Amino acid sequence: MSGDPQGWEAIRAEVLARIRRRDWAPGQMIPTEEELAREFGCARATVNRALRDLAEGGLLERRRKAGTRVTENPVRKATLSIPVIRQEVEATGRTYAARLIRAERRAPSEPVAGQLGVPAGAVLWHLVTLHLAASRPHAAENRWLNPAALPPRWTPERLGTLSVNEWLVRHVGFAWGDIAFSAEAAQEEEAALLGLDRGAAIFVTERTTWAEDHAITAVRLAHAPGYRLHTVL
Amino acid sequence: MSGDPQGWEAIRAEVLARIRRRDWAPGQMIPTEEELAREFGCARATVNRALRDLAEGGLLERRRKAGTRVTENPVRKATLSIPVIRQEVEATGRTYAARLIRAERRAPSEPVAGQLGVPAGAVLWHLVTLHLAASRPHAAENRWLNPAALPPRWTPERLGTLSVNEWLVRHVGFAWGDIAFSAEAAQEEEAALLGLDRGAAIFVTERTTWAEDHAITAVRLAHAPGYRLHTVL
DNA sequence: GAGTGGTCTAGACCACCAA
DNA sequence: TGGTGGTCTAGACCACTCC
Repeated sequence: MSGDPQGWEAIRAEVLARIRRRDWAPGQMIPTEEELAREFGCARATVNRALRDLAEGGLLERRRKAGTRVTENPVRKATLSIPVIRQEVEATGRTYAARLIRAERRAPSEPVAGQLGVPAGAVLWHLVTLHLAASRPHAAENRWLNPAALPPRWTPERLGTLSVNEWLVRHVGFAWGDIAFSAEAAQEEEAALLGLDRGAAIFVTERTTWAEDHAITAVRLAHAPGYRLHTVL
Repeated sequence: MSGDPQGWEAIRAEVLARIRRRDWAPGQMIPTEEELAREFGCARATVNRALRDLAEGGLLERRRKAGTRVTENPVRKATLSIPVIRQEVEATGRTYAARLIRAERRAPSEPVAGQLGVPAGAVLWHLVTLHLAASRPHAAENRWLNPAALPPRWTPERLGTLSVNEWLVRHVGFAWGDIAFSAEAAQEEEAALLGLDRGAAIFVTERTTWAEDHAITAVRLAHAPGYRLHTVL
């Protein structure tokens, strides 16, 4: 019967409705937590829970002393799930495999060195991997690995049957990173690995990950055509 | 000096450290809130705040009665900010303009009708808009609008100087939607509007938005080359 | 200085669900 | 059915920041 929420979710729903109805217009201040608590007949903490949730969603802006206002130009926030490729493939019922194409120690280009925050001329591991779904190319991976983040005398043999990413997740972990998505024309090696013509439109994911104070890895993933990143707002 | 967090953030940091150190391995149960509250010498609500935050980030899985466990294969969650195009452009110091290229009433293709959940043959508004940054093409927009979501006798003249999106945000609002990103070869009209060759790699954003029970709009945005979607993990 | 949100506490009850 | 997380309360103190 009643799909009506209770407790703090009910308060969130009511506040949201007032914003939508423009009872509280964009840019306008809304009552204080204490006033709302009196109005709704609940504790201030309950109002706080509701307003904090809306603020995390970007609909409200809150500042001590200043109070709470409706965001003028709400920037929509979407949460993306970025799965490990193995799971992404296996979730569609296909078998996953990773093939290590090349692995060598060499100095990265200037931009890559900067991206990883290592001195120009530092020698890193450079790995090229092809990810396969049901024996067909799924994504081409181009990765730089900072040896300083790895155990001493690490070599690619240590990976065993794991992909580089899986090995890192299991043995290194990481603290934070950044990620960017773009559309690009396929580069030569990527096109060959994915079985495409040069210049084909590919979806590219670029990630850099860091441990406490040093870069771990920078990776460029070129996805096969048809790849879509999807989420709910 | 001390950048050490206090309160619930300190607890979150400690729990995170234990997960990273594998004191608590993936898949393993961790102590109950009550036990942790005793260990940290704080109220259970404080532990709850910390664990809830980690669970929202996908690192913990919590179920009543079952308890809390470390996620086996953490799916990384990234929060994307999706700004209104005007802001996106103006944030880079360029002037923004939108040019309405075409506006007509017609029936959408089968897939679009399905996407919007309208009967096949329903007549919708179809608008093509070019977004400009400093007088140069920024993105080509292809949008279907459900008249049922608009005021009676609505016409594109009502937009005034606003882009369709801005008008909708101001006058209709919306409840939820979904969004998808992909890389595609530029279609004919898009290529012409953006000043590209056909087949050029473009970044495409596709959005569908809904009000309570009916679709409002479906939009396809083709971004000019160089467009990147960026976020921090 | 004072008003507002941010957080903590101690206790309570409830909802869910594995055993 | 009992254990666990989810939430609420009433009150308190603190941190921030506008005035």
